[in-house]
Amino acid sequence: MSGKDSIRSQIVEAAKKRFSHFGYGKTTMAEVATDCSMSPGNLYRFFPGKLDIAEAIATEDYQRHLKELGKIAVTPGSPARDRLHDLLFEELRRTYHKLDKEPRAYEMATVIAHERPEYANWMLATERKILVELLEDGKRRGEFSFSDAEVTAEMIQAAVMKFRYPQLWSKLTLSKLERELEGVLHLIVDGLHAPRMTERASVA
Amino acid sequence: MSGKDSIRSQIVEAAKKRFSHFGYGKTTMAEVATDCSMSPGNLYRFFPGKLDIAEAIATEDYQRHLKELGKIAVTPGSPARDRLHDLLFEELRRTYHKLDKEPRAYEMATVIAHERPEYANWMLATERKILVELLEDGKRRGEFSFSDAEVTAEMIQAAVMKFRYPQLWSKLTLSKLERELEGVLHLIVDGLHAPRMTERASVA
DNA sequence: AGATTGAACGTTTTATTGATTATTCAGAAA
DNA sequence: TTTCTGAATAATCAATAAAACGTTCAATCT
Repeated sequence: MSGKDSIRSQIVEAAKKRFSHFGYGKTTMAEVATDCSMSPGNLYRFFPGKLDIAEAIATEDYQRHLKELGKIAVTPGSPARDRLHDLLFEELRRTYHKLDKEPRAYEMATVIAHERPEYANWMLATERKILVELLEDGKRRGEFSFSDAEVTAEMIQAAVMKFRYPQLWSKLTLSKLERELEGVLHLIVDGLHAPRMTERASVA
Repeated sequence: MSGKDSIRSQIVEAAKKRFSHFGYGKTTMAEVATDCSMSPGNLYRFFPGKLDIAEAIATEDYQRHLKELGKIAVTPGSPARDRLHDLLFEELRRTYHKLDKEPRAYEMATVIAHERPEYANWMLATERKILVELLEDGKRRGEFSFSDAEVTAEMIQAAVMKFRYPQLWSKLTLSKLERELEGVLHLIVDGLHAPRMTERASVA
């Protein structure tokens, strides 16, 4: 089956070049097929449709991102708070730069989000697993306190929604976004509540 | 000048009916003028353009909302936390119902947001003033602790962005959104940190 | 004078048409 | 048999022309 897989990735490579060069809409299945020295009809033995090729490209890229997030989440010796910080910043910066540097990425993100609403949910759920691990480790270390890690992770994701697709929501610069994320993170971790024990102790 | 003002509001009323009935795009200036028994050209003595009539309608509605928020923010005897809760829920519910019950409201919101990006910023800034008051009162009462109320208000607004135009971001039901907002509020107020003095004391 | 009109102007929307495109599938090639 | 092709199809897109629209302003009315 390695033959099939290699053809599949040949198609993905050809489509990636076309999509990032001319855009998703301006690329035809016939062109991708020609690049792979095959007929358009044959593409459908490897992908159900054009959109699925785009999804495969996005997913390939996303796997790299996930690996990075996973690495950050388990950095040994680092406080859970710092790891949460780095995780959220990695998320923000990756998306920002992706959309900033690759003008065609925006179109692809829009098309997939529009035609495959579940895809975004799948990404959220996947990242939530990493977040849950991180939260539970933080709890074990006595840094965090909450009752349900899954629910807490959902709430953190809701609170940082603005930083997930930064360019879709606002026209803020990266540094302004980073300042805001820093502030939201601070809120999330420390809360608005009156001073806590540790601080009180250090003041006294 | 009361004559001019009453004509102005006559125009707003006529446009409101048309916009909510047929939509902003399908309503012509000529129609609004006819409803007011005047010529199209005459509308421009009262409004710079069509979009400004839409803005006037939106602002009129928004003033009522602001008044409600202001009332909630200063409810006497109520803990600041509860008032913050009610404030954010009022915000969510108003927008949700507005877009849910008035199919044409979505179009108007979209058009204004697109052609007048500053308008959304103005609303945010206006509401932030109320939020700052509430936060500072909470600090005075010893409920909240933070260094800069303005910045903290900005951060809260960033964290609840998802609930500001609920239907634009997701297809969640109102009750699911409410549950999420409840969770985010809890995060914001209490944080992820280890148990605080008061809780520790009550446990001991 | 100031207030109002409505025809005129340039732009935007709509309708229509023709061309392109994604996808399918009967059959050819391997 | 399994793999692949490419013409056929139905859906989408692009181009165009016509109609409608927002806005302006010289002329008219009060």
